[in-house]
Amino acid sequence: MGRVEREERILERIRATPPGFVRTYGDVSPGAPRVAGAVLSACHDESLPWHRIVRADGTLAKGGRQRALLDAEGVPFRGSRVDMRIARVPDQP
DNA sequence: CCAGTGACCAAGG
DNA sequence: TCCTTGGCCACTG
Repeated sequence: MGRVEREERILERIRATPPGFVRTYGDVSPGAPRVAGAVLSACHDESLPWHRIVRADGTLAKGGRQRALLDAEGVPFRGSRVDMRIARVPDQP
């Protein structure tokens, strides 16, 4: 698989994350979570819901800006981190 | 080929 | 809960 195809697969999963929910870097890029971060940091597409991608423990990589967007969608928090038990999109149906 | 780097992860203390 | 550690993997120089 080429670089672009892997990126597309990652972007596709991000796009498939519904408002009010989140997925982890590991969810969108199994086995290589850091790549998801690299892709996001490189991609400037406004339509991409980058804020719905959070760390496995529910903490945010982008701070207050990301927090505000998630709050606006009604994503549940426990203190400063997303309540993953409720907000995480199940990958295994 | 090797070393450094990241919007990471899981396990331990 | 907060830190540290060791481990990932792709990419870059």
